[in-house]
Amino acid sequence: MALLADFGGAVEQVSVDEAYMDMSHRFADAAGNGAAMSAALEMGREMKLLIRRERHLTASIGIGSNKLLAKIASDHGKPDGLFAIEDAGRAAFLRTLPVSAIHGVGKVTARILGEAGLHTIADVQDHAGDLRALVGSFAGTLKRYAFGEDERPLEFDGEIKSISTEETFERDTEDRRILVPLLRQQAEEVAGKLSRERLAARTIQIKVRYGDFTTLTRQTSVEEPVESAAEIYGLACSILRRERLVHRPLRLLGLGLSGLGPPGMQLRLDL
DNA sequence: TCTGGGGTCCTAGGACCC
DNA sequence: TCTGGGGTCCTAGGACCC
Repeated sequence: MALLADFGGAVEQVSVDEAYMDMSHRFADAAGNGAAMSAALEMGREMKLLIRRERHLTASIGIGSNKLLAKIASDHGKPDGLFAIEDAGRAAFLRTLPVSAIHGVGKVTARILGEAGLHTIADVQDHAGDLRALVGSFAGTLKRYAFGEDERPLEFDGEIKSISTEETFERDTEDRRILVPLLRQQAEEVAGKLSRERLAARTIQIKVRYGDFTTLTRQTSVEEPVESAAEIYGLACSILRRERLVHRPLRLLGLGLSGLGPPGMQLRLDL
């Protein structure tokens, strides 16, 4: 990320090792789409060289006129790739790809589309029927994505919506001498992140998974946002007791916080 | 692949209010 | 009251992403 910053574009960091960069200002004066593309490819080569020289790592770079196309281009070149999708030919280029190449189409959606006879992006482009019956509110977006249209802006340091931690045991256990210390530790962990982010939480969630992979979540919301590990631990314990979740050995125990907001907003009535 | 961990977003039902 | 309609909040589960 530090190396990318030197290229002078806006950077949206997606994960530890992935980012979108808006470099459109760099190529605004390039005459025509073809010139802009070759300039962008040249910059991509520079980025890869720099990353290899400074970090001894390969990287895949995808170039396109929006996030969807850049991502597909990047996937297309993996590993160690550099690939650009020309804007003029985007809809035609996408036709050959499977529906699963589209961001947001995972295993389940791909299966649903496949059962309706839609296997490639071309199938989605050409489909005359209503996609809402298949994919609900994703229909409009899916149709636009299939033609390479994507208006999503880059997003920068968005606010945190939830904080959680979980742990899978090597052996399923209902031993309180294992579960209690772990839950305390997890409460410390999420409380630590909460305080580093200067937040408090109104909702505490417990997650358990049993040996048969059955996974349950139970949450509780409180009026006064909590901040401390002790408060979080106490609420987590009351959920576990209330719901009798530890009636058989656990494969996993997790603790999460949501309903995040500014801390220390308790009304002081002790005038 | 007998299945890790940290997130976001969506859906659906129910409680509750006006 | 054998009940309309719209809205908000809470809860649980699941799809998806990296």
